[in-house]
Amino acid sequence: MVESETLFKPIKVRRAFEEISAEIKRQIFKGILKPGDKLPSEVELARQFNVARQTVREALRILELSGFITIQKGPDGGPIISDTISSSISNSLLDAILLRSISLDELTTARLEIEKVVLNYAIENAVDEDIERLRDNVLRARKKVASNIVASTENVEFHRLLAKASKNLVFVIVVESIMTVVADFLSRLQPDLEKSWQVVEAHEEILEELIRRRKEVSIALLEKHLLEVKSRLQEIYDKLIQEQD
Amino acid sequence: MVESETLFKPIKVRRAFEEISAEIKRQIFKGILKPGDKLPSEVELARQFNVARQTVREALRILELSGFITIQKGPDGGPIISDTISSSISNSLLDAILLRSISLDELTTARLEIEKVVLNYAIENAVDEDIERLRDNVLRARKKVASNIVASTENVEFHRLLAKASKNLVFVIVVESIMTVVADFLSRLQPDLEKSWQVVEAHEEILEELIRRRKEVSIALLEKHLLEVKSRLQEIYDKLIQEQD
DNA sequence: TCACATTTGTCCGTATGTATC
DNA sequence: AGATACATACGGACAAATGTG
Repeated sequence: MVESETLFKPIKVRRAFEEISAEIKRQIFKGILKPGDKLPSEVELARQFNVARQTVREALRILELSGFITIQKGPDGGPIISDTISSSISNSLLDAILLRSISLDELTTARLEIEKVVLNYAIENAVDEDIERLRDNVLRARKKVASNIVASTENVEFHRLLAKASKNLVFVIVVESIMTVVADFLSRLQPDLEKSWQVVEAHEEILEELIRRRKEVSIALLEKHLLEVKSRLQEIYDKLIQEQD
Repeated sequence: MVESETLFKPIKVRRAFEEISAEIKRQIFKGILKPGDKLPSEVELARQFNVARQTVREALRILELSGFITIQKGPDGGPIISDTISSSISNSLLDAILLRSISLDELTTARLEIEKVVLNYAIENAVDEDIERLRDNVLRARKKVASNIVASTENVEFHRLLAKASKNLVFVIVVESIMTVVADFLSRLQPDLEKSWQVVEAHEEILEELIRRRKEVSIALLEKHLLEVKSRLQEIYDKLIQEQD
């Protein structure tokens, strides 16, 4: 009789490569393996885990796709710990949208609601450094647009900075993931200087009210801004769908 | 993935298994492969793509982790198209939360705020089936507690069902990930029948007001309930920390 | 109940490509 | 430019799981 805490055994026996990727993930969670650290080569890992190289490879494939490691070829290469995990979430989110299991409306609605909450916390918790970064962001954006360059990067960054100012990492992760998908959509759009200008102005207004710690006004401005972005994204989406058919 | 016309070729040459998984994904996006469809076996795929079986396996590993396929062994088994993409996103999000060593306070705060939003949408969008499921959930929970069994599973499930009733898959994904971490914390707790009873009663009250579509009252009840859970989790957490030292 | 066929899971050995020194 | 160390890919083999007759 094998000891088990539960009544039933797991239906699916875990495969060797699952155990291995789980074990390496554990080491990363524990902090024993940190970003930048090098993992042993495939052959060495196979020796240590006492499995074949292919088994290790499949484990590494999982970790790579999950964003835990990147892989470099050549001497002194091999698997390297790297936390680009949020971009892997965004890729899945994008897949889900292309599959139409998530509608663009669901995504933008969730974004609107979550960012409203986030702004609320940002107004309460933002420290001088956060405000400085936000100020710097809108300044750079304004400069760009003044030189007839669309400020896409800066305008996306604004929302990431807002999330950071909330001092809640869960919000940061969620906003980060959603914003990457939004940015992907926006990048498929013709650069529109006038729109970019409107966005910068909206951001400036929101920031202004955030600094004055006026929650209601600030959130109302954010809501108005995001609803505009939402309808604009919907246009792009409709075009994309038409192209596909 | 939609092709984008860029100036430069990608630095990294795509590996064979990436091409294969991308090709299969394309077929799924196009709708040629639909959920429930069976893919050829590994050997057959290897023959068709003219690659080794190991290469096919790594491609399948990617598709499996991304939630595009599930794999069954035995005769008439093999890779099957299945749209479990949202649960794979939850898992990634869960990884991200675990990775960043997020404080319990951040987690429970985010949970509180997001669930408030979710409940708001649930009240607006819940259909009879959702309400039926929620009713069934609290009934089962009540029965369990009445027989002196703590209803942990049911009590976690309640919040998942709420998220589903919001009719927004993004909310479902976020709540799912957060609840997994919360459930893990709760599982380390001594079974407390009285507390479990209080939780069931709180859920019943919330559901009652949801059915009456009374937003303010319902959300206020939810907030009160989640704040209690929050302080309870904090107690456990503090104890755990003390034990470790 | 048992044997069988099918398919995944795992292993070993080898060859090739590639980046670094 | 050549040697080195690593990932990538190939081919063949057996074990383990699973549904069927």
